[in-house]
Amino acid sequence: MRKGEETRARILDVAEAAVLQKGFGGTSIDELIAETGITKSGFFYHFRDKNALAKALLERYIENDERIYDEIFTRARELADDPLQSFLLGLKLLAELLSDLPNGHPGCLVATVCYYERLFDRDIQETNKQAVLAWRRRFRGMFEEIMVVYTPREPIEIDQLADMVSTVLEGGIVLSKALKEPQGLADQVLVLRSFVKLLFQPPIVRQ
Amino acid sequence: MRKGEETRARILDVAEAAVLQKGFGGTSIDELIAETGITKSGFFYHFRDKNALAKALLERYIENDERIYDEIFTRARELADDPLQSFLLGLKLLAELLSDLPNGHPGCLVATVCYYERLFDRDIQETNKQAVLAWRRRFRGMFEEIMVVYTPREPIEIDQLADMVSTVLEGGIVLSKALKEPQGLADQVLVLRSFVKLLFQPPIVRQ
DNA sequence: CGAAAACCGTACCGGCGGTACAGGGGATTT
DNA sequence: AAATCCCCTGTACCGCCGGTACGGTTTTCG
Repeated sequence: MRKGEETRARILDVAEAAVLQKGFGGTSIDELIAETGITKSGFFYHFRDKNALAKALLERYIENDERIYDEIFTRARELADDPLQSFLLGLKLLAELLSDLPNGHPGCLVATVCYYERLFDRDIQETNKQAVLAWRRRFRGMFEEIMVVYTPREPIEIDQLADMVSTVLEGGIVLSKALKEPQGLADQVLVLRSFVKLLFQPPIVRQ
Repeated sequence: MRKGEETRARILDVAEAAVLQKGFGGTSIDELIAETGITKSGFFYHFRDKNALAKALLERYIENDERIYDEIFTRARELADDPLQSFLLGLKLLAELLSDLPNGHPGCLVATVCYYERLFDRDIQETNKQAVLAWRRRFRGMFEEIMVVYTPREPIEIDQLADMVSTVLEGGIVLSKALKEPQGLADQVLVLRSFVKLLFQPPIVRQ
């Protein structure tokens, strides 16, 4: 029981790295079993087919992703009472975390999956959709708290504002990967931070 | 001579749609030749291998992409004299164009390529990088013009601000694809528009 | 008309996803 | 101590796919 879980986790580790660099189609099972030191039969003992691997991979990724966000924004909540300050601090903590990744962000599996729609069954696509909706709910909740205290200086749909956080993260990953500038992602998060700050903070009255 | 170009273009059309839905690894040559009504020999007459197809695909995509941006922002420049108003109008035109796509944005090949790095040679990756840098230069130029007239209300790096446009587009594509909400992309562009408006427009009349 | 361009047909190779099935070792239960 | 279950290994095989090789044929254009 314990041993099986461990092997399974090792396969997922190897697969995740490979998939994020070459896509699902570009990742061969032979390659995965070679790197994990397992046989083909062993692989198919853990995963019925490549689709099952993809699903397990995605679910594990999402779980881990949620855990990280929980940690960061819980910590930010502890450090600041005001919901806006807390959110802005959370973005700063997130930017720091992203900035500290040695080789830059490895890539987001949610993005990978959405660029492979025809290859996977509805189940996986639905899991992917739910992940994005979970992000929306998370950030929507934060913006709702902010809006109790602050009034946005531009009319804005709260769901669209919440999605903006995910958008910047996904887009930032693409840009920093394409440019091979690992720092780019953190920078974009900080630009978003400036925008949110501007949106809610009352302007300095000039005279 | 004329006929060859036409067939080549047809292959690229079919390949682009397939690649954006299934990735390069998930797109088979057999499938492409079946849909274009060509033979395998015919295919390899036009493209040495799959890598050559990828390169041609990417280059054509980038070219077309640039053309669209040229059109939109040239038109915006004609309709508004002020650089800020012109840029904001451009984003609105862009959002309208994205909104009018019947099945939503089909996906960005630049993003696809950057999620497949290990599968392609340096040549393609460099082409991809240059495309993103071209976007940066384009939008940087616009923000420079804006900054001649307006002062940003938050300290911000101009390159990072320029990249924000690409970030929102790439991220918006990912989100709208994952959620299967075609409208999402245009919405995100409009949120960005609000942010840029806030960043440059003085809230209080200067005296 | 002739030559080059634009294909077609066929045969073949190795790699990959996936299946089938038989068996084995080690830990746990009875 | 025996039985059982989990976690694999080994082998053989299938069909699809990317790619090569190469000879032949049609189409196009000067």
